[in-house]
Amino acid sequence: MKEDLPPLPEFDLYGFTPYRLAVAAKRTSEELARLYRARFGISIPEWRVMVHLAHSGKVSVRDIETRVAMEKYEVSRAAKRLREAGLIERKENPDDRRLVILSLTPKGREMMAELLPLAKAHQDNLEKRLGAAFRKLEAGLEELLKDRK
Amino acid sequence: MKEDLPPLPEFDLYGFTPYRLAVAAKRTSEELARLYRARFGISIPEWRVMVHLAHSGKVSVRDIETRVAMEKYEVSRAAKRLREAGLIERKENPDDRRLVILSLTPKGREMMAELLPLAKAHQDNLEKRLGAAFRKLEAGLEELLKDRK
DNA sequence: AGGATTTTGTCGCAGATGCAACGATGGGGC
DNA sequence: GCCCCATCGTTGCATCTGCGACAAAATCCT
Repeated sequence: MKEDLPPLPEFDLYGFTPYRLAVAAKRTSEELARLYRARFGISIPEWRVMVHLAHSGKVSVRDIETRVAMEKYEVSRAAKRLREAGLIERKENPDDRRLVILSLTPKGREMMAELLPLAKAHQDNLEKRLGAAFRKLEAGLEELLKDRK
Repeated sequence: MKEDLPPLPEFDLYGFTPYRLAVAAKRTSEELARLYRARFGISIPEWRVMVHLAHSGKVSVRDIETRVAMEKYEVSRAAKRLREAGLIERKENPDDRRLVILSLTPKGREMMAELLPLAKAHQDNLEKRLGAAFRKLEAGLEELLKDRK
């Protein structure tokens, strides 16, 4: 004797694009992240900050926040940990004393000199593994990421 | 007087596929997640468990773990919160008393009856917005997600 | 049978995260 | 100049997360 319940709509998580993207993101990030966590003791937010600093020289928390898809408190805390690890340094901006100027230390540059080639290799590997599907994926991501803030 | 530092390899985070996937995943998940968090007070892990239960009826933590890309402790804790919210119930499996049997309560079914159409709408919206790029994205994700465990 | 091993689910702990509030500074309006 | 509001960065708090350890139950092995 079973209560007769109204049927739920069919819905398969496997076909749900946000879910697929989340799994794909986790899978592709994790291999490299495990590597640099073990090798250098940094996390993904810290990695992002380091990449941005390697690329852009001296910037403020605000600069990073807007360009690296992180909230400002994430950047702030990542920067704090990186400072404690001696990988970046922080100065005050004399033109606007609200702003900070973050930059890599020599130690941080050394680390990135070792890490960036590994990241490139990871990217190449991904492209090779996906073959023709890689271009399609990127075309889709391009469209998805283009507008919207 | 500046120290001459060896140049770092060029590396642009925007072109790094794991990063692009992470941003895309966050962006597409967030809109819906904000909605169901505000409306029903559940998080993304809880949402995943609920979807799986709506789809599969009565299952164990183990079943969910393997199919929903979550670690078992995530499932366990999500289930605990959902139980406390009265959305799912847990029974012991008499055939194997290590296993639990999770299933939706009537209240949980009601919630999903309301939530699943919203998720479908979100998916439709995404497909419409991406247009032709949607197929490409999915083709790429298909290749990326297919093997590898 | 019975001791070792595996499987299942939970939990303690340390650290990370999200949110909102805060202090400090700068800019704009008058 | 002075007051009000916006911006920048940090932090307190509650919660969430990841890892490893754990107890209970089942299975394996001899």
